[in-house]
Amino acid sequence: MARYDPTIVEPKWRAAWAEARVFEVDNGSDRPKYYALEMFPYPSGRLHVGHARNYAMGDVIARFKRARGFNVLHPMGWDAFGLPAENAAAEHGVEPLAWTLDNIAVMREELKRLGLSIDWSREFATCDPDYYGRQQALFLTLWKRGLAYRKEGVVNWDPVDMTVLANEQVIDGRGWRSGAVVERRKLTQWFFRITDYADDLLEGLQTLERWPDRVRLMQENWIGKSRGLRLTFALAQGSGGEGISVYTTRPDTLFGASFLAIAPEHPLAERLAAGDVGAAAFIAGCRGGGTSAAEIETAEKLGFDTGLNVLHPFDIDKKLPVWIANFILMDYGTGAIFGCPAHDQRDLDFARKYDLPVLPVVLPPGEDPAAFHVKQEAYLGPGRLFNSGFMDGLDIEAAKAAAIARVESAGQGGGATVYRLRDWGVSRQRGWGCPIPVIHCATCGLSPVPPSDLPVLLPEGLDFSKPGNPLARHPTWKYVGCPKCDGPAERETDTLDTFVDSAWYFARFTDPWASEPIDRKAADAWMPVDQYIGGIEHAVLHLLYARFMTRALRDEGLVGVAEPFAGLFTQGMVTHETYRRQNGEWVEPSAVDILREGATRRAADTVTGEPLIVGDSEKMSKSKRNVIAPAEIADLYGIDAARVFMLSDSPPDRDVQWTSAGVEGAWRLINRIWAEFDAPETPSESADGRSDAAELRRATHRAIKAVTEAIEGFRFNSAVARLYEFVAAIRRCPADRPGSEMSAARGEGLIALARLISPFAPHLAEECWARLGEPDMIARAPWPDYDPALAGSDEKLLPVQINGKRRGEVRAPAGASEDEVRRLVLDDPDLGRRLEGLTVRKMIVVQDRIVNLVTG
RNA sequence: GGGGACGUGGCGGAACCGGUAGACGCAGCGGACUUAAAAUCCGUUGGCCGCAGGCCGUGAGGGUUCGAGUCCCUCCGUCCCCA
Repeated sequence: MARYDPTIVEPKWRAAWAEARVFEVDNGSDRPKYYALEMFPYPSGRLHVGHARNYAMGDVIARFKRARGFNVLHPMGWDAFGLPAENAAAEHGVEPLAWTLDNIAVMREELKRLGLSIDWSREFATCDPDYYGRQQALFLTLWKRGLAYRKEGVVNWDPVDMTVLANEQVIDGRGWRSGAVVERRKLTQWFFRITDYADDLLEGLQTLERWPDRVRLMQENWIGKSRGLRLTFALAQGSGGEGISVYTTRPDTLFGASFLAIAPEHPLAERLAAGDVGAAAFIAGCRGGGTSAAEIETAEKLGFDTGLNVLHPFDIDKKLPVWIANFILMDYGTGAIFGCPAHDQRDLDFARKYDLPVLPVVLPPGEDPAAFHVKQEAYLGPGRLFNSGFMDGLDIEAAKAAAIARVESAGQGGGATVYRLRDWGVSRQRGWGCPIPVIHCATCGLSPVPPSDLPVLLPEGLDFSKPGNPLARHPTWKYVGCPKCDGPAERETDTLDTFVDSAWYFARFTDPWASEPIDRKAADAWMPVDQYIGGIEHAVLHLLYARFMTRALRDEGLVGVAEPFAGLFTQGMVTHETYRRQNGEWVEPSAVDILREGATRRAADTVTGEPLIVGDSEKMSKSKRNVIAPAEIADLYGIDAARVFMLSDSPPDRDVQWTSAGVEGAWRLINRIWAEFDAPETPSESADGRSDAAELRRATHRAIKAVTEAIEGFRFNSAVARLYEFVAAIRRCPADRPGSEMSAARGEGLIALARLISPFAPHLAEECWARLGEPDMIARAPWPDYDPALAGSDEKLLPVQINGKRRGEVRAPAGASEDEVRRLVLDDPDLGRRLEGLTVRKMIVVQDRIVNLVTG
């Protein structure tokens, strides 16, 4: 009996797979297609077990579907543009390209070591000119369609990274990467008109049945559709100007309005500031505070009375003062609101502070209109309108409609739909990204780079040592002839947001050799992705951008679907305990000894024995030094053990705590499995305690059923648990002489076992398969079927409850009728004793499950 | 402030439709093998009591039901998203 040595077995089978090209897939096939995709990685240089778990999950699905007869596309590539390469260039003077390609080379080998069933022939990186050149063609297509445009806008400027950040890249007023406090600047930028698709993106969510509800909800909130009223308040005489446009979702509360509030950035506010020192000072004070919406919301509500008044649209005798308020966002709606303090908490806080009237207009059910007052809490609930002229007595929805109708007929505004979603700003002032293929000419304006001149290549030797855009600084790159007048012109020096790179890569994988960006035939053959797997951190941005881009490509006729990802699974992270010295310094796990005294654990430095503080299990990060690389594990236990453990301890959508004890458990399983395949087929000495052949056959078919269903339901942890049980069942049945019933049952069990473990421990499965004498690889073998008669047992043990408490059990044949079970229960002597003196009023029989007796 | 998810042994977790709570793994305890240890194997392990039997038990309290970890309401706690 040979010891199982993964360091020999695993490389052997990876070489065999590559040699036989088992995972390379044809676009044309009679078999049904299945597209399995994990979010492609950024080539940071090192793979950690968090990546490994993500890809292992995708691989389980890919291998399973392949065994089930699908033609499976399972590709891999690299999200290769982005800041870390520039930072490396700035710090170490390496070219971003060289740095990136080196990292890719290292990570490719690490990924291959995971034994993933990937079609490596389709691999590409987004920094390949073959890819980004075609992305430039797509950009020009979007521009032609009016989906890409330039506008001046206030942008979030990161003063450290010297770049523009999207709103979502600003966290608590700071740049997501640099941590620098973000400034507001005006710049002309390229945008994608994602708001054109706001409704389509929202409605499409309904069709994504295999997406997690929470991701759909997050996208819905992000799009933020609201129905309301846009109306213009006329300025009172003497105030001058043309009026103030406001947006509201509560037009029903118009009669409760007691003031108008405008954002500090509102054009009117800026005009006032020019001639009013007080207003200017107030606005400047607002800028001094945080710029994030969260800070604005939680900060104290402050206002400045402009002295202007507007007329109430329904009551010309009523005038409302106009305030500049720090809690109004210029970005949302029109940057102006009317305040109805009785029915909005922020407005109420503001009104109490500045002593403005509070007039309730919605009467809660059962309240007396004469006695109802709003004190410190605004009333947000349902009710009927009062104090509201023509709307009195209506419910809220009817009042909204009535108010909108009245404003429309008066020509002061109308019903409006407003989205929180903004257009996608795609310009980045970076040197390591996809150049925007546009030429600026002083006489002709903007021109697309002619298709024959694509790709616009990044130059070599960019200077990343200074902040700012190295493309703009490059001595020659940007100077070109204008395609229209041939006069001197300049290239656009902005590059595209890397989220553009990842918004269509999945379509490129369907035919990465095509000369067009996307080959329609290949896209039709493979799209949509049947199962997409990645982190929850991409729940909004990446997934929303990819859905937008797919719609844009569909409208251009490049793909046939609107939704890129039919199924989405968001996996949890891999965490690890953290260790630190008394002085607070982090210590890596390999330098820690865990000491046990009974049930208590202590950590100590391996070398010095210094006691260490054991911290919580946290997301692996360099700073906390708790990163585990798959390679370390592969050297000790083999990658199969790591794969089995990563999938076994937690449900896939939850975090899993990496522990050495856990992977050792998986390692024991690997060895126990191999021992069964390696066992000689001779009668064992002792027949004691073994179960019979029929029992083993039932265990086999139960295991096939349970593992199949668990994989289909993404319950990989349960699948592994069932494998542990199945292995234990086989171990209870030692080998018997050839030709015996037991020998046949064992043979059947081992064949099933090898196939069932193949998605989880593919190398071991191949080795076991070969040991069984199978000539072909298990990677090409079909998934086992189960016999339903054997998977269920023919006799059931039914628990019997009396008044809901378990009091005994009866044996009944599977599928026994209610009457049969009834008789068995009443004939049971133990139960009979318990029922003495009691009257059975009711007997509930759930077939094959349970019996409950209700006594009087 | 708004929205959402979750809360089960010493730990990770299982229980798919409301039907035997704690599968499987880890840790622990006992044993076998060994000069010894490691490795391996076998057994055992929710709590309590009067221990061939019971009682309690899925964050707390209430409800629906023959029956609730699962459904409903209130509260507490943790996490996530948005503001």
